[in-house]
Amino acid sequence: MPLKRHGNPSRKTYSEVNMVTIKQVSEKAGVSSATVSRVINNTGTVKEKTRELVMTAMAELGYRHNVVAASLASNKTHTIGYVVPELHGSFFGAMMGGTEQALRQAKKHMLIATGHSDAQIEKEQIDALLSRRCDALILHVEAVSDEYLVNLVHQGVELVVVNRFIEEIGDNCISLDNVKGGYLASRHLLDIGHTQIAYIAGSLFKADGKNRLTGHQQALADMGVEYTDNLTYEGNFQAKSGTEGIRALVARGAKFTAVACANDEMASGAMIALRELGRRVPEDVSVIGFDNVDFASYLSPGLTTIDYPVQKIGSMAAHWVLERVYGHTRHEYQHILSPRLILRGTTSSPE
Amino acid sequence: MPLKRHGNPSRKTYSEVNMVTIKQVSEKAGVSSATVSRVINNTGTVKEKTRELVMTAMAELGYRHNVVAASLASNKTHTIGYVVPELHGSFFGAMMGGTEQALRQAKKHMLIATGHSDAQIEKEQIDALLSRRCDALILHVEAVSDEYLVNLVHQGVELVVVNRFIEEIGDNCISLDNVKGGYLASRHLLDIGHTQIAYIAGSLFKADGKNRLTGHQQALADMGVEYTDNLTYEGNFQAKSGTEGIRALVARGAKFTAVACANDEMASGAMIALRELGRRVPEDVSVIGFDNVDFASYLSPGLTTIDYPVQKIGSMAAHWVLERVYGHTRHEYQHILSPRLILRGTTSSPE
DNA sequence: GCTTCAATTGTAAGCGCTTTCATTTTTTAT
DNA sequence: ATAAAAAATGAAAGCGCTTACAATTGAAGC
Repeated sequence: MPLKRHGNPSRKTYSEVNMVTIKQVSEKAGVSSATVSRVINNTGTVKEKTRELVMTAMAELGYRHNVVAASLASNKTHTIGYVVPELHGSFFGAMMGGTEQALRQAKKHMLIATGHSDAQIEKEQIDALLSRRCDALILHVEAVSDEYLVNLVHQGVELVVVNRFIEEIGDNCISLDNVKGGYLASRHLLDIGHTQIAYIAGSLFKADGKNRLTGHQQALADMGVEYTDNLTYEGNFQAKSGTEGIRALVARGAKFTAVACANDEMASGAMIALRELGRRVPEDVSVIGFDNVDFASYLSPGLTTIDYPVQKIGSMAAHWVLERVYGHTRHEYQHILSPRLILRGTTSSPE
Repeated sequence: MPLKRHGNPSRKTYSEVNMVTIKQVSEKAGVSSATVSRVINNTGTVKEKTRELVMTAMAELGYRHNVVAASLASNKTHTIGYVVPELHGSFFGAMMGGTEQALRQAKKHMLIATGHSDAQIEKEQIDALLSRRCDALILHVEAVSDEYLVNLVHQGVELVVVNRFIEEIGDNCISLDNVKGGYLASRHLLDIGHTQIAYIAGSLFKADGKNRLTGHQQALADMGVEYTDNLTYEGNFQAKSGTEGIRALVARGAKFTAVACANDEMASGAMIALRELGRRVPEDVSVIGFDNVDFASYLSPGLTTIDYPVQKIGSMAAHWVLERVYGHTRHEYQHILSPRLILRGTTSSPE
């Protein structure tokens, strides 16, 4: 006697009802279930006549492929796990958008999870995605150690790390040259005549925060301007910390005619503080951001910033996966992208 | 002879290696696989001693639960499918963030897909998510018909529609009172003395675009100001269309001292155009947006707008699912939320 | 017509887990 | 101590699909 399962007599949900199986289709079409599977997946060979028979049967029965069962049997889920620090804000969405667009065409799906820049949570999320047997992971993680990621790769986990470069698994990384970006920003300020340049850094425990600062320092060094901690404030990539940064800098008596910020949010915050203090942008103080998020151009004046080809990086991560994991050929990607300067209205030569 | 499967001798990926099964764990622990399943899922009863035995065995073997197999057997995937129009921008990410936060605590995951406001694509995505046997869907869809969604619900698909209200399945909808929001915005302008109010609408084929305009019209009517198409421009919710809107309005000779926009992006775009034309905000023209996205406060002056409790709506969608589909109790949600006015610096009384 | 080989289809063994039902063990009550 | 009830465990039948291999059919060559 067959077991009765999944019973919930009170409310029939979709999954409890209407579960037409491949078996039923095969019977209706008068073929074996293997053949039905073949037409569904377009594998093997099947005569045109048979295919039509099967298609008709599927349509008449309202068959819906059960991807879960298929995944178990084939050991492929066609699902990519994606860990991002947060979902809100303009940045991660744009990046995921780039990935999604590329994956959608290949009929892959994205299972997303947030890591909240917390090593513990990041690990749990990676674990969960692995348990769900994602074919590959795209990791935008900030707190977990390099070693941990290297280990994962050595265990055979197919993953690509974005916005972070780890030498040992460089092939699995796709990142922006943040040092160069930091350099470009400050170099621009120096080039137009500034020498007193404040710097509002991102969280320095994050690789990008650190690297952008390094770039800033290199630019100063290149131009023979001495770097001083007194002109640097460590923010946390949030707008508010930009505001606080300016206030703190001013409070400690720092003198500057320009301020470089590690991202656009903080630059916005800085601009707000500057205005509060009666300093005009860019006449009194020049401001430069980083990322070129969508709203950078909405500010007034438009924010001069460093372009982070975020969508491109997102799509490259997808291409990496498509090529490496699914064997799709001719997908192009590079491992380190270059930032570039976007001139708008918040920078000008000092008076 | 057992079949050999899943073979790819050249490169062993994670899923091909290290596949410890429940069976192996059960043997190592000297219990049946049913018992191992019980400790994993914390179901049924198992003696503390046995539990420890199993736990140890799992740890020693490095067991990882195979959620795909579990899903097939239990007919539950613990996955929620989420269709959003787009991934980029500040709006959808914030909403998904609200959902994710609530779902993460319940150990559910989100499979995301984008519909691009295209009925065909939206349907395909819904289909794909159903094939992946999501336990529930959260649909932020704009192009698909009400009827289609009603049908889905009648078929037993567990779904919640966000940002859209459909009478017949009102219980499955969580939305903002957009009419009220539109009303609030224009009413504010009227209250502070404006009577010549231009309106830059969102796409009118979308419910929210239409409803916000309706609210605007109601406010005018309430205050005895006649509505005229000449003062209305249909944009598409993108910043650029705000810019174009102002230009078009001015080009057609419309006279206005204030402009209400159907979202913050278009308001930003409008402000840019206004400045280009030498009109000061708010001295010459007041501007009000809608949504209160994160960057609204970064603009200068800060954008007066209507708050869309986006994160809250996101989390309510999650609560709906948790309660309805997973039987978690005491989850609170309401079906129609109220917008409210956020006063910042872009509106003032006409001179 | 008879081989030979390729194209097509079927058979059935899993994939790794959950869950019903039966069985065994333990506890409680008498 | 013993019966009855409760707790713990095990056996095994699926979940719906894929796929290796075998079997069949069809076409081509002689």
